[in-house]
Amino acid sequence: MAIHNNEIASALERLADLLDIEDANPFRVRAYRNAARTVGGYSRSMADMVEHGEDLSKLPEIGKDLADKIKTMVETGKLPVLNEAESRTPPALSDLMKIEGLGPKRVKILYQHLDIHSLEDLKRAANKGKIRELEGFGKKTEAMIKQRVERYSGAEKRTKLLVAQEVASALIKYLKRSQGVKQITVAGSYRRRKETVGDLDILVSAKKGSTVMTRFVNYEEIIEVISQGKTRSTVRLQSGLQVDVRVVPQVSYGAALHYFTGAKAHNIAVRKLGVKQGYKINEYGVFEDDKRIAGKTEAEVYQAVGLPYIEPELRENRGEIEAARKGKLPQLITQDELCGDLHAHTKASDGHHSLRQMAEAAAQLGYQYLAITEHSHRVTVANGLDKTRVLKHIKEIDKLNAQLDDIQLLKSIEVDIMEDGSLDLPDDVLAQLDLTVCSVHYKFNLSRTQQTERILKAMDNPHFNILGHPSGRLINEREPYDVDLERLMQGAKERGCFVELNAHPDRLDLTDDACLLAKEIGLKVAISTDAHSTNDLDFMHFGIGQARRGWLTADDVINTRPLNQLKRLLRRD
DNA sequence: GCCGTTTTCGGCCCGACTGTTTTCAGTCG
Repeated sequence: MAIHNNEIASALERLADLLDIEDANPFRVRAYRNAARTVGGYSRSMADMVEHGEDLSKLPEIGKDLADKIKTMVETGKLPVLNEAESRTPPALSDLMKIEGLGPKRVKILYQHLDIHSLEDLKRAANKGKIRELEGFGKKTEAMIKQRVERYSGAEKRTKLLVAQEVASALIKYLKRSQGVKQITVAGSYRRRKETVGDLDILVSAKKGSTVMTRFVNYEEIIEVISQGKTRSTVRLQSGLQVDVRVVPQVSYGAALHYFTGAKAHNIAVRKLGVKQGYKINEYGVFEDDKRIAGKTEAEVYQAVGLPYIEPELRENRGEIEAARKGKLPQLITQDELCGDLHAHTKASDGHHSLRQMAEAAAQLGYQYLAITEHSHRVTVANGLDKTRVLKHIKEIDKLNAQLDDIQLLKSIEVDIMEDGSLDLPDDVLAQLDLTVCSVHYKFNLSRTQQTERILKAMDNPHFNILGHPSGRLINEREPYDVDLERLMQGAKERGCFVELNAHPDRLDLTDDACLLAKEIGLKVAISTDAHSTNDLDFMHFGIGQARRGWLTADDVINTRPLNQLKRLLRRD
């Protein structure tokens, strides 16, 4: 089994932790962390790149040394420097650093003076009151450690964007009632439209920061106030979500928004550009000596370092700064460029509304078309349609279309891809449809090769148009099936097929990296909601956010085309 | 360990908050 990018990234991260505890050169430690971030967030697999003989040292933050180390990991599965570090320093010390408030210095002291090797040791020492006796520690620190080690559950859980949105909008409504508030924005990965968020970063401009903070820390859903200051406070909510609120003066709002939107690596890169030009950039503005020369808007900050405005979804330091410098930023797709939605269910299978209700809801959104894609027979739990019912459904759609003015329903089906690569309906039925969405719902556990061959074979069917939710994952709930996505995308491109970006907030399948990969390959994408009710049609904005993170433009997306153009694109001959 | 439109050596982003301290180190984002 080929090693995954995230395994390489976590090995580098672990190595950085151990070296940090050993008091190694902090810049070397940072170099490992930077490299881990590059590898973890890269759109193509290191294993594939090594196999193709590509030069890894061309990647940002990866030099000759790290390129060799990554190559070794791909080829042997081992990172010798990590093994050496683990023989000098107990590996579990890296786990201790996952406890909030424990960094390398404290972990080292705990290890050297109390012989603490593990989370268990730490818990015991805290309970016995040993930690407060250490120099630099005290009662409060001990209590903090005790509380957090109890609550620590291992895997850090990120919150899905839909849930974050619900929490954020309630909190914003509450904060807006604070006196003197001028602007509020949810920044951080939420603003970058990342599919999950680790915490919420809320930026506020107000006459008096302390008034806002007092109100904030009294929010009823708070279970712990982690820190409280005049300009910044951090709390944890009952839901487990951590929320940071920061207050800045209006004149700094743009600089602060830029700073708190991140991503961190993007900010660092922008700051470095500033330093080169003799500026200091922080959350209060861009400074030349002690004079503020920019910062009221984000555009001003970028302008100061000679760049055009960069959209939040692009700020991940994966080439956007270079692209901006060359004037090659993509014109990111916007929701109003869409002409329709290509994946929706009705009561006929497992949806909640009728054909007419779905059509009217889609017309309300200004769409020209909506594809009706019931499940096929194989998906019995979703009341999938067999041949007879599909033919009947087609007639009903024709009848309704004759009555509709503003919108057309497209005759379609979400047909199952069977284990042998055939489709779950006969060709003569598929031939009568406007398009097909073809999906895998069973047999997730095939080998990578088998799964890839299965789907490629399905694409050989001339009626195959769009590969639905291509990885099958459910965020935080179900891992994707193992498949060679790059090969699938190449195969789709060669055959005149497309891939779906399923906009459902539990799926968001393609990932942002996969969107980048599709774009690189030149494969066009359908952004579809997979709506099971009229309300679900509004999930489209999640898909748009993900597409924008994947650098997609209107041209890269097929459902930006008016109906006649779409039909031409879907023809495979 | 990475990086370079002043550099292949000598830099490496910057500020807020906490707790334990009497002026600051550690941690975090």
